[in-house]
Amino acid sequence: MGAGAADGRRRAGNAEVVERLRSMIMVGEYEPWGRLVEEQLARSLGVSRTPVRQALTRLEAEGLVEIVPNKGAVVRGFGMEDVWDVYDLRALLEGHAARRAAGRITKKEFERLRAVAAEMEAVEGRFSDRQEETRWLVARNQEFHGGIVEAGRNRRLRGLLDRTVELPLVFKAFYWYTPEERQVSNHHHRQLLRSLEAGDGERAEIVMREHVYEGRDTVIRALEEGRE
Amino acid sequence: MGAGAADGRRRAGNAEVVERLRSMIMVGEYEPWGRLVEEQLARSLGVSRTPVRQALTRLEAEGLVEIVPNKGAVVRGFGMEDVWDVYDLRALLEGHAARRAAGRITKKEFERLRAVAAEMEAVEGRFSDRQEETRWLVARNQEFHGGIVEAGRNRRLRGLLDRTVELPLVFKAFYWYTPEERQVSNHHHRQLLRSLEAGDGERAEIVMREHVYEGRDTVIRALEEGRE
DNA sequence: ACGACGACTTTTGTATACAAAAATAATGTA
DNA sequence: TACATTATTTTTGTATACAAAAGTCGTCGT
Repeated sequence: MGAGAADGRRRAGNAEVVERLRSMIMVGEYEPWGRLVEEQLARSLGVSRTPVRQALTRLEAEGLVEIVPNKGAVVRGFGMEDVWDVYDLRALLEGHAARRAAGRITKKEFERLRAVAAEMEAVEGRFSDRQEETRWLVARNQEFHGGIVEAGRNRRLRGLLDRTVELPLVFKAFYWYTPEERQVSNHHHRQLLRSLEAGDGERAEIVMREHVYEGRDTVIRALEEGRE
Repeated sequence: MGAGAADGRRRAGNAEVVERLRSMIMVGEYEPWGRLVEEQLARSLGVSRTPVRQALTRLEAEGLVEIVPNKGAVVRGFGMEDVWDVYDLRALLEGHAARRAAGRITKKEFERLRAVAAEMEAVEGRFSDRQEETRWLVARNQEFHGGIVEAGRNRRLRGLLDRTVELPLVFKAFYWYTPEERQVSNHHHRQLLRSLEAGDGERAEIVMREHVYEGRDTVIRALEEGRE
């Protein structure tokens, strides 16, 4: 099932409205700080304003949009400051998760992580469309990192990270990764797997923090160079 | 101002609906896992279902309620597992904030923290109503901890913590604090102030983590002993 | 030309109406 | 009586209607 354009026939349920809006914002379909007019969104999604408003409040809580009372919702943009803040927290939270995961991950979970990491390494020449490839990579990456968080056995941590990982940023990062930067990222994934397999929580945390900081630096380079 | 019955006259704005619902849930006015029927809430708040639904989505994002599609919202309850998870994260996040704050806090911010801590120590015999006193203490405590987070200069951290600090838990903790437990808490606050004043981030983090863990243990004791 | 004021348009916020789903009560059957 | 099945009621989800606020544009006066 394609997540493409609105087919006009189907009535989207509330959960789907949230999903579609999130995806559109994530891939940059709406400009940062651009206004999100409720009726426009409603029409383009084939629903009334009611579920749209709900979705917007939801997305505000997730940090993807900003709502000013009596003025409306805008796509949340970000500057350098935000990049530093977000990655500071990701390093903290994901590092913590990795440390906890080391002693708790099951064989099955570990094998899944290894498989995902392997798939990511074998992405070369799998897609023709760059944007599609990026979306796939981001999804896999989320599965990898989410799997580690899951293995960390703190049920609250997952939700917290979902609200911290700035999807547009991550998308941008993956979109602009150079082959070298990808290699570094994959290398970190392998290191992470080794640490987890050895049950070395301390090292897992260190590697994870390094991994996150690498991602941050990629984003910063991309922003500074103005890559497109 | 009492948060008692609806006065029937005033029309509450959306922000106020969220506020009032949050407060009611925080002080345990609604049973954990108890259903929150939209029309009931709407009537008791003197508004229609529309703003109530919005408020519920908001509170779900904050983690205070849980919404199951087509079934409705319930007050999110918590068990022992949740207590461990939540305080694990609070220790991590607030410890991090404290470390960062040490090198960044301004004189003015610091003095405010000191004043708040002093007020908390002088609470004895200030209130006649226990619940009111608790509410006041929780508010002060939030100001103290929030101030440290603020001084940590990571704009995302505040929002994250708001979603991590389980208000009903904190309320319970303060409600059941014994005089000894209060003393310990105040002592930690003083230690924290000293560390911040000295610019010793490492020690601030250690003290903060200890402080959070003390709070956790209080809650656990309260739950196990079934204090009321 | 520039800025203040006011009519008009757009957009948000809330209430209400109705459809769909779930929960509950009632009925029939073994 | 116990259980399955079917009405009935309750509750949620969505659409629409209207009121309030914000934004826009044109006019007028200096």
